[in-house]
Amino acid sequence: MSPHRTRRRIPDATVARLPIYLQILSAQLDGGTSNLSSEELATLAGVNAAKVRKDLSYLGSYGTRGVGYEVQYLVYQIRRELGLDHEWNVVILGAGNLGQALSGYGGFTERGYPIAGIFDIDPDKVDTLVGGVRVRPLDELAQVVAARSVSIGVIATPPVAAQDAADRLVRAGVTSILNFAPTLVNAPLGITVRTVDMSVEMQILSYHEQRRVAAASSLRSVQADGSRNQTA
Amino acid sequence: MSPHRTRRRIPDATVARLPIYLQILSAQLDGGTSNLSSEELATLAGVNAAKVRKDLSYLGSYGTRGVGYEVQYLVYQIRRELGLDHEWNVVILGAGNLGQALSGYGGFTERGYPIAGIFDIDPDKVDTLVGGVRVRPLDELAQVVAARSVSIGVIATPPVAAQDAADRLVRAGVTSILNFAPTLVNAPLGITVRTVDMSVEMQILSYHEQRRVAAASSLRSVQADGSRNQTA
DNA sequence: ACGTCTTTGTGAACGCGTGCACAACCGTTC
DNA sequence: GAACGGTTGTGCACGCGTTCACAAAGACGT
Ligand SMILES: NC(=O)c1ccc[n+]([C@@H]2O[C@H](COP(=O)([O-])OP(=O)(O)OC[C@H]3O[C@@H](n4cnc5c(N)ncnc54)[C@H](O)[C@@H]3O)[C@@H](O)[C@H]2O)c1
Ligand SMILES: NC(=O)c1ccc[n+]([C@@H]2O[C@H](COP(=O)([O-])OP(=O)(O)OC[C@H]3O[C@@H](n4cnc5c(N)ncnc54)[C@H](O)[C@@H]3O)[C@@H](O)[C@H]2O)c1
Repeated sequence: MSPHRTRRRIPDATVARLPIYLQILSAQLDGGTSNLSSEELATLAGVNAAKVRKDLSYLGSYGTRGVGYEVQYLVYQIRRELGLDHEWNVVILGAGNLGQALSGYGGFTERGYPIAGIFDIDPDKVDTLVGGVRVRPLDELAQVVAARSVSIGVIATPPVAAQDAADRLVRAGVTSILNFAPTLVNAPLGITVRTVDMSVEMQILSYHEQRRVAAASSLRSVQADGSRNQTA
Repeated sequence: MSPHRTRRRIPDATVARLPIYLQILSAQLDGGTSNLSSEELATLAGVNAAKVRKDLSYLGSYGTRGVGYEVQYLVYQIRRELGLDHEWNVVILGAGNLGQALSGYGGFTERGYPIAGIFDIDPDKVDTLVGGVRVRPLDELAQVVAARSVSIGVIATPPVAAQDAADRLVRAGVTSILNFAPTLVNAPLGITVRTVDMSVEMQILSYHEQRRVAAASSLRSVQADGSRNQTA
């Protein structure tokens, strides 16, 4: 019926690791490595080899038994699966400390997420230049989103304005939101929201730190949780 | 034997949610709410009520049946559990875009993580002021860490320098590291490392975005994964 | 052509996290 | 003081993610 066969669902945990594999594989490719075993990739990614194989198996059978995986082909497959076969334009709301850092950061464009625009509600900020880009007023948001087919929006406003920012993004037509404000933002059904709260990360660290002191006598080490952190 | 009874281990998933509860409860306290049920807290945090109760039960039985939880007392208990009953000095390595944004961000000091110093390897950056703080040379790192009992270090250097930065932090005596460079950093046993890679977040978003387009006909919504993100 | 060596792909067991459901319990009212 | 509405704390079942372990399969040498 559909031109593409409906792809099977990839577990969230795997999706979260694919970018890490991709980054390692890209680096290996640049370094001239053309082939890699699950064992080697696992070591580089700091995970279990069986996990690597299972993760990659969700993409299909792209390895060769006795040999390993062809790096270039794997990179292509992961990129395709993550939707990186084309660029995703991004808008940023809030041109403060963080918004400016994000805007001036080359890593996003490099990885296929060019900044289509940065917006601020403050008239004093509007029309100033940050990282070579002009800060735009909010009333240009819908227009930019439509003109450049933006589907990802980043919230870098103060916490109190985060919900307002999210509402504006949704109204403008954005369907995925990356929220850096330490607040829960609500969005209608069908909109994906991810919140990255740096203070939460700090608090998780200090929990372990505090625990380490409390249990100074027991030598048992704290184990790492799922999302790419180690205590080793 | 020990003055404090050894506290039972709290699941990682719960530890990751405690800061969120704390933030909500603090806001409620400021707003004059003195009591809150698990149902209300669950709604505010966007999670299941049973999960809230189970999470809080790891701290002890601090609720009252038929009534709910006393906000002030709960705030105190969560803060204690997260090690927030005293301040944690933090050092930042790398005074670039991100390092400066972090340094100028009041939210960390507010939450009990004052910036004890920001360091850079570039002589041109050293001695400049960012957010009112002087950028220090790396050879002052060990001294600052010792003098101000710093146990948390933040890596905001380019990816290639991240491992070097981690090594310096460890040598200086830091035992917890928050790494913003998109690279795996290795640390000796006993050191906790958390990596926050913003590009990974973007890629997770675009995966869902790409998937949404592919499966335009099926109305099934993508479900959220564990770490505080919604698709609702 | 065949055997050996290496590595994949996956079935199966296990463990952790989530959510339901309910008994235990508190406060309040009559 | 007894009955009642409300909320906690938790036993239990379920599902997802991780890891082990091994058969299947390609590559290579003889
Ligand atoms: N700066 C950091 O390093 C850092 C670290 C962690 C988290 N955060 C979070 O990121 C967010 C931004 O932090 P910051 O330091 O850049 O704050 P900031 O105050 O420097 O900048 C916020 C900007 O958002 C603009 N703004 C306010 N309301 C807006 C709206 N409705 N729409 C669009 N723009 C609006 C303001 O004019 C301001 O320019 C905050 O929620 C903060 O908690 C920042
Ligand atoms: N800027 C962002 O918004 C952003 C977003 C996501 C991720 N990141 C990541 O954060 C890191 C920093 O990004 P940035 O944009 O601030 O980079 P940047 O190039 O602006 O700053 C890096 C700073 O680190 C310093 N440095 C280099 N080697 C060092 C060392 N060994 N010890 C101490 N300092 C050293 C450099 O002199 C420079 O000042 C990078 O790894 C980047 O990938 C940044």
